[in-house]
Amino acid sequence: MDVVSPELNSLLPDEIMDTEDIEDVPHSQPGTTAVHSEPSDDASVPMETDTPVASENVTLCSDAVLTEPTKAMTTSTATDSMLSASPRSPPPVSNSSTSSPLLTIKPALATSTTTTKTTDSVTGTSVTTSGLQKLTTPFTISPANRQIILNKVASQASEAAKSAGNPPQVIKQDGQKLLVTAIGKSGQPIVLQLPHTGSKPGISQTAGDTKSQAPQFKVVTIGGRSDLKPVVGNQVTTLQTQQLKTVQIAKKTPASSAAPIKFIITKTVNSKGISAQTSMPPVITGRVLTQSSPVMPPRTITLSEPHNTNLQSIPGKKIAISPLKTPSKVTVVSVASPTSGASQKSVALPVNVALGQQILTVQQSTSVSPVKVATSQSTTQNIKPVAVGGVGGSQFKTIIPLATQPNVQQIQVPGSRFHYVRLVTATTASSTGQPSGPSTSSIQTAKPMVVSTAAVRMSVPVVPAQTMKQVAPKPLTSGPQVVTTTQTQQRLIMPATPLPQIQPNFTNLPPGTVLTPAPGGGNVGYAVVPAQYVTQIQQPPFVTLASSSSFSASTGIQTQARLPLNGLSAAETTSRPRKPCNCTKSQCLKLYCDCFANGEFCNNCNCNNCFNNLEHETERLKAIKTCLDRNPEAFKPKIGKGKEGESDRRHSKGCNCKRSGCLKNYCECYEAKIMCSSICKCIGCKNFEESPERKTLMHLADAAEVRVQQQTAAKTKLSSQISDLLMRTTPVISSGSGRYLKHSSHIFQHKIKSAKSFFYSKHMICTFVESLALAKVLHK
DNA sequence: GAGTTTGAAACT
DNA sequence: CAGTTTCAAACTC
Repeated sequence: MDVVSPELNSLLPDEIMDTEDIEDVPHSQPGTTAVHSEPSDDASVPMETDTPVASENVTLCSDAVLTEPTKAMTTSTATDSMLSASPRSPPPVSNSSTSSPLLTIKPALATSTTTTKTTDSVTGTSVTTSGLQKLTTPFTISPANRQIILNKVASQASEAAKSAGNPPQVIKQDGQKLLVTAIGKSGQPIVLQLPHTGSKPGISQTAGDTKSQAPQFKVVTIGGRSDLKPVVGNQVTTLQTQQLKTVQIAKKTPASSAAPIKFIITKTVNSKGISAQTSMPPVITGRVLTQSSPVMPPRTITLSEPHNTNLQSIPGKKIAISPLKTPSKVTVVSVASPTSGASQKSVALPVNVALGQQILTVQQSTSVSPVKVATSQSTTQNIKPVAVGGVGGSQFKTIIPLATQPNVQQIQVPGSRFHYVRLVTATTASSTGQPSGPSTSSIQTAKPMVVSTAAVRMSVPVVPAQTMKQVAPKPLTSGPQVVTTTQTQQRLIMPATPLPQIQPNFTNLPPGTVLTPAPGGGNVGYAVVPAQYVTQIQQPPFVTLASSSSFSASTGIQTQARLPLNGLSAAETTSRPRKPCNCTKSQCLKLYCDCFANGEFCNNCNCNNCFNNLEHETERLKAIKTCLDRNPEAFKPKIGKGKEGESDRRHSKGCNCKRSGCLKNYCECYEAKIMCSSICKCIGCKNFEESPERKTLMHLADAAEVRVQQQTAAKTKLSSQISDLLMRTTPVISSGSGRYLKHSSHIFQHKIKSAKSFFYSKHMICTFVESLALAKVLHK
């Protein structure tokens, strides 16, 4: 049984919630995310664009459907008509709502036939639930904090909230958080704390809706929890159970135009309490982007949670957290590990999560049903939750796969200003996922979770391609979206109880920290892996991270991290692979080791007694913790990124050089090609803008670089020309019978040889042409 | 490639 | 926090 430690779970909200850093994300490193690399120049790209968001629509395809139309929306009480809604049928859509957030949870459970829609007459909040549990008391709307509690025993949550002085029964007009607590077991409440769109319908999310009204989706917890903690202010307490699924979606809008929105979904599943096994393919993607547009279109977040009774439980789950350039927060996604025996229900819950600066992408494959996850952002007025698997699929146009990952695709909806990302989890060979277009079969087999965030500057699948690869299930067929597997490659990221002594402080984990199961540990051990590690792991396509303990460094999965380090862009780091370390005594578990310090596994290094690999996960985990204890910023880039560009890059701590004059690579500032700043404690620093020494050095360096480039180009040209010349002359020489020809060929070859050596003398490049001419003459 | 220099990291 | 030691990279020969 995989149990998420309470401590960890409790830590999540705080870490995830921080939206302070989100605004800077778009500026920090656009290239790091797949979103940025979108081929289209369409300015309508949701994540990065200024698409105005007037309202937000959140659709969760799960056991329940929650719809919170704007206040302007037509309010209606629970209707029976909704009860018959098919799980695959489009969730209640409120197109009229343009200014208020709409939260829709679409029932994804095939077996679920009960749908209940409830509308808050006061706030216009409509909640429709359709769940396998057939919620007789689908939910409770708490006006006080805008919580929608979906549960038979919603009162529990209410009481819990009340106990904390935050009565859930009252919808708080100012509520900015969304707390969804899924039913992990009977008695477990689902609480949705809906973001408040403002007292005035139609103007929410507009420019006028600024910080004060910024709705923030904090936590959505689905799963068993008896001790639901109330949501206080922006703080949402994550629930903990024996199995936890946590999906966090952070959305933040610029203060100028829209209130920051954070959306965090935490799903806790108690395998014991519920008969159906729930496996979650956590897909964490996206980074919160700042929205500059004054007008905000409706934000739609659709979370589809596939349920299939026929599905087999997936033993392994792996969650990869994709770090962003300057990720400062660590998001932990916990995935319940279904027991191998019971597999009544497999829940594929790919969720795109935008966390402050980190993106978690987890995708889980099911053995039987393909899971399509599309992250889309609806356009504006039409809050059509993009149904996965063809509900809205007909509109989808596959633009480009997020990466080489065949299971991840970017989807562009014609006319839509948003980009969609579809994540398809593994399916059996018989199941063929349709990349686009309405596919009823896909819906039947898989219940997609779609997270649509229009106007919410949420960079959707920000997960790097490598990440996606790793997370993606291993495709067994050539079909891009056809994946055959009986196991999920995703592993539990959070150790239940093991390694409590080294339970890391998740607030200080390295950027993009990922918890991965320790090799050989099965479900017992989990490793805290910095994002870079994850990236490395994810490098090889189709790496199987099944529940088996085969996940080891020996698989050759370690590759050079492509994450931005020390202020360098991903492209820079990619183009310039990290140098192999030569550690001998540190075991590569101290910051002496650049690999370790950069959050990378040692790969192709010259180190001795290296522990910086998955085979020594425990030691490495301890080392990470030690480093973090010593310096919480240990794994953060030392070179902060300037707001205006590289010119503002500077060392976070400053150097302490004494002898190098800060003009040698001993100096970290100089090495990073930045000037020393006031925070440096260097002595005799010459690494400042006006320094003549520095300028001279730079000029020399530039000149040397130019020379090297020229020589390289010349060598290349020479080689090709020589080869070409030999190709042309050899037949003649070989065929020649006269002494003169033979002699000439000998001379010729000698001349060629001389020419080559002559050329390689660095100052005689131009003479090569002469040599060639001479060679031709000799040949004649 | 061996030895030296250097400064960050680690330690006290 | 300061001083010292350790360490590995940078540098020199």
